Amino acid sequence: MEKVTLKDLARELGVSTTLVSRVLNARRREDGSLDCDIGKETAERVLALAKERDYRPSRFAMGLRSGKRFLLGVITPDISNYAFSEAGRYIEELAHQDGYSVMFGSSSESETRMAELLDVFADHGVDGIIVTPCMGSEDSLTKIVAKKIPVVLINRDLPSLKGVGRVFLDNILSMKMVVDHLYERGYRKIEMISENMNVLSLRDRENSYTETMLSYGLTPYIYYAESSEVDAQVPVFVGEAVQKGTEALITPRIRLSLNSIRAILDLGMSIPRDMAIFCHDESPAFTTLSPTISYVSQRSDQVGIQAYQMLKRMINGEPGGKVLIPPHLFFGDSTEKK
Amino acid sequence: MEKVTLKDLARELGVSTTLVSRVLNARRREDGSLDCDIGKETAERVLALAKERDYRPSRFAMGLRSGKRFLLGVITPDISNYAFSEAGRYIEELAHQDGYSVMFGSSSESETRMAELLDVFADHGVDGIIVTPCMGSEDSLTKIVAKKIPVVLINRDLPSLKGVGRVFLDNILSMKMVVDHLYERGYRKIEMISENMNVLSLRDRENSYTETMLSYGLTPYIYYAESSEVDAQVPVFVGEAVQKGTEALITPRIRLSLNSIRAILDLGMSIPRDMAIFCHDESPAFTTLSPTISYVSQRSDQVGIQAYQMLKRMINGEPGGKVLIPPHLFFGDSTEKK
DNA sequence: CTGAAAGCGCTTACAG
DNA sequence: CTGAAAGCGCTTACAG
Repeated sequence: MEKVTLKDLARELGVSTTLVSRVLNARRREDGSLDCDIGKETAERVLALAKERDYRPSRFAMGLRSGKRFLLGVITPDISNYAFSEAGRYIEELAHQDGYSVMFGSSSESETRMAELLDVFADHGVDGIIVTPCMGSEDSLTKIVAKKIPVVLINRDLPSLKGVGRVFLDNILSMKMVVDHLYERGYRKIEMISENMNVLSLRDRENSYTETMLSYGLTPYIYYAESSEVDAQVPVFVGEAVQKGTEALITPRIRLSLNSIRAILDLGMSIPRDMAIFCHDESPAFTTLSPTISYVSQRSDQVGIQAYQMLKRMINGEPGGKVLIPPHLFFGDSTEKK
Repeated sequence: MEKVTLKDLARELGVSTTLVSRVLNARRREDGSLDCDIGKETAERVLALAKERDYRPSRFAMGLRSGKRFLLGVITPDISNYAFSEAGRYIEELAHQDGYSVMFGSSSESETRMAELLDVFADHGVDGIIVTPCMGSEDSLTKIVAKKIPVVLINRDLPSLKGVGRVFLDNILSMKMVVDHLYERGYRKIEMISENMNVLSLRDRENSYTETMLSYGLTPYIYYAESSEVDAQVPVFVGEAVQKGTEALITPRIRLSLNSIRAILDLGMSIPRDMAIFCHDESPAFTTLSPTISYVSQRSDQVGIQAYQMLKRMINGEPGGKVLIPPHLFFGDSTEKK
């Protein structure tokens, strides 16, 4: 089963490759006729043979000649992380409908890796890139923007970057809503367990927590784990919080959340009676196991959809913009009324 | 910042594009010298300028001319499913190290979608494909194999397919181990909640459950939910099982597992006192929340790694084989001794 | 309404 | 040790 080329079709039909190419690239008009100046009968013969031979144009040749690649790149810190893979799934879904294929890459929060992936994607001639940036990736992203490849940032911002689109959850609002909720339920001693990671979305969540606490006249307190030591340090912090009589914990990232819940239960304490907890970012099991856990949804579906649509607009020459997705909270057992 | 081409470099150096291409494609020998017949000095000048100009060869032109695409395709039912995205992550990681990029697609268990994705990936000239097949995708996969594109099946088998590689968890052994474990812990009335889905891995798990039960002289019983009605039917089955005095449930897929756990808790019953449960496939929260849930790991990391290595061998002309990954079980609270 | 020809950016016999 | 030329499979002015 040899690969069929344009030339094969042309030869077999006794016409030029030009003609075949034009027929195959013609769009159907509303009335069903072809939008090109080729004789109707000839055109039909071309179409019929292409179908019969299962002709599939080479994307390489197309891309090389016309610059149209029909290829998108998506880079996240880790595709096996639910929030990222869910966004990826929506992006892939929409892209496929428009005839785009999508290449995925995981940066593992490494700027070196990020730079490599961006280079490789650019080499492949992607028409656009959707990326969750990591620390220090300003330069490599600037290089991509300079190559006129449209870029949409998701999940986290890199404020100094110019000429890119942005789609984020509204992290300031989400954390305010969390504190509001805990306050309404009667909690006052509310602490946060965060981590030392220079990522703006995390900073936003911390700052919003602090400001909302202050607005209620409460005292904010944040524990900072080293990113490499999260598993070991979180239980220690939870222990300290218990000692201090803390009533509720807020955890602004999924890994901190899972560790904190485990630590509370390992201490033989009950959620929420001994310690309430509100998690930022969701896990599929939060609504399934017992107790159910209150969380802020990442709304990855919306992030994916909006990012794709923005990228598509940018590919069509429109400028990028900024979209803030309104947060959705799930209120579970873990923050029941005190 | 215009894209730099081979021709640009050649012109600037006053040499032919042939020469530049040869230098750039030469491998370093152990002693550090270049494996080509170009004058050392000239070669160094080429290398230096390529670096200075940040020359990046066009993958399109390379692929078109030489047939080397450095592109892999991965298709799973749903990249946002943890087991699939984790395997994907390992594949991408290894592929990246070898200079391959990887395109992802979700079939959503639809054979139409699968066929489209396979066609598009083939159009893009992927060097190989790793795929979790869905029902009825024999024909479209056969087409790919006929095009001499290496294919590795993961997670599920399509036994009639010839000439492909295979990497699966040993589903027969895993389910035997589950029943063994429950038996040792004193459980006798053990039922399974499965679903009507024509997927061989699921059939294997069901059959292995049945046979192992019979080998102990116990009576197997399997509830079958319609795939489209899982969320609604599982709670009904759980209710029936409780009525019948069933002691332990086995759930052979993650969605059945989460639904079953939820249903047991919603009935106000306690795990494992009122009902034990052993789940096939893992969720990150199974070891975190309380009670911890016994599960069979999908070992997606191993699946991804082995599949990639097999694909690579096949790309190098070796035949595909079959790898069965030995199962790992986690024993949690949910199957504590009766 | 149709076709000859150039060209996208590379690689690869072939020749010297 | 180096280069002129063909060609991968398409698209696109240009000409008729």
